[in-house]
Amino acid sequence: MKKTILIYGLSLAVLVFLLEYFEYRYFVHELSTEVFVFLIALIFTGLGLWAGKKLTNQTKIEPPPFEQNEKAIRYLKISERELEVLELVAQGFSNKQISDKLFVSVNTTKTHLSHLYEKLDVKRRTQAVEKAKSLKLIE
Amino acid sequence: MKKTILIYGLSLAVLVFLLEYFEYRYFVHELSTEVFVFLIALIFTGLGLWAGKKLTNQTKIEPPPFEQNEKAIRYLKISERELEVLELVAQGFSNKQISDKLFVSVNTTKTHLSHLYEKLDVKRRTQAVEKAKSLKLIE
DNA sequence: TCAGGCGTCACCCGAAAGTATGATTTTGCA
DNA sequence: TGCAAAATCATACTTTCGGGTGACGCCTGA
Repeated sequence: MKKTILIYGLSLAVLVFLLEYFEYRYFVHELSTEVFVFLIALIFTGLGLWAGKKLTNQTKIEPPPFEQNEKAIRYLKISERELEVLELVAQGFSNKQISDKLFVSVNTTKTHLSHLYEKLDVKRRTQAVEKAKSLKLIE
Repeated sequence: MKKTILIYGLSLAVLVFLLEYFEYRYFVHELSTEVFVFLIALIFTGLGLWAGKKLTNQTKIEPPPFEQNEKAIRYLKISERELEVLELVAQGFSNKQISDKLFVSVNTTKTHLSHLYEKLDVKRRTQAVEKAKSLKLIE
C-alpha cells in the first residue's frame, strides 16, 4: 500500500518533470497542444488504473478470515467443553475418539452431545455440524 | 462494463475539449504550464482510479459460484445415486429420511452409503461429508 | 452374448450413537 | 460462603449406523 503510493507519487513527479522538459525543448513545436494533453491524460489514466488495481488487490488477497459467532454461542449458552466436542464431531471423529482426545469417558462425551443437540435443536450429529457451521459456531 | 467504458470515454472527450477551450481563453495566461499539466494529471488519475474500481468491482460481486469437482467425482467413480445420498447425508438426514426422500428402502440407502465410504476411504458419515466438501463433490 | 456396473432389496450382527435419569465433583461468582 | 452452572461419570435401554453377504433385473460396451 505505502509502496504503491510512493511509486505512484514518484512516477507522477518524474513524468511531470520530463513532460515539462520536452515540452519546452521539442514537442511544443512539433506536436499540437491537443496531442500533448491527450498524451498526459493517457499516461495518467494508465497510472490511475494501475494504482487502483494495486490498492484494491491488496484488500482482495485475504478473503476468508473466519470469525466465530461468539454472540450466537453465548446466546445458545454453549459451554467451552461442548464447543470442543462439537469441533471434533465436525472433523468426523467418533464419540470414542473424541473421548480419548479430551481424556474423558464416552459417557461424558455423549452427555455433552446431548446438551448440544438440545441447544441446537437437532437430533443427530450431522445436523448439529450443519447447523453449527451455518451459524458460524465452528469453521 | 460497457457503460463504464462509455462514460469514461465521454468524460475524457468532454474534459479534453473544455481544457483546450479554457487554455486558449484564459488560463494559459494566468496559470503556469506546470499547474495546467498537474491539473490534467490529477483529473485523469482520478478518472483512471474510478474506471479501475468500476471494472474490478464488476468481477468481485459474484465470489462463490460453487463449481462441482466433476473430475474428482468421475475419478472416484461415484455414481449419480450415490451422490444424491451423499448430499442428503450432508444435510443431516438419517438413513430412513433419505430412503423416504428417494423412494427406496433403507437397505438400498445403506448399500449406497457403504459404496460411498469405500470410494471416499472413510468409515463414518461425518467423515464422508467432511471429505466430500473438501473435495468439492458437494456444496 | 456375456461381463460388469448400477440400482434395488434383504437379512444378520455388532458397533456406534442417542435418550433418560441420576449422582458427584469443580468452579465461578454473587 | 454458598449456590448454580458446568463437567464428569455411570447404568440401562433404544435407535441408528455400518459391515458383510447374497441376490435380482437392467443396461451397455466389448
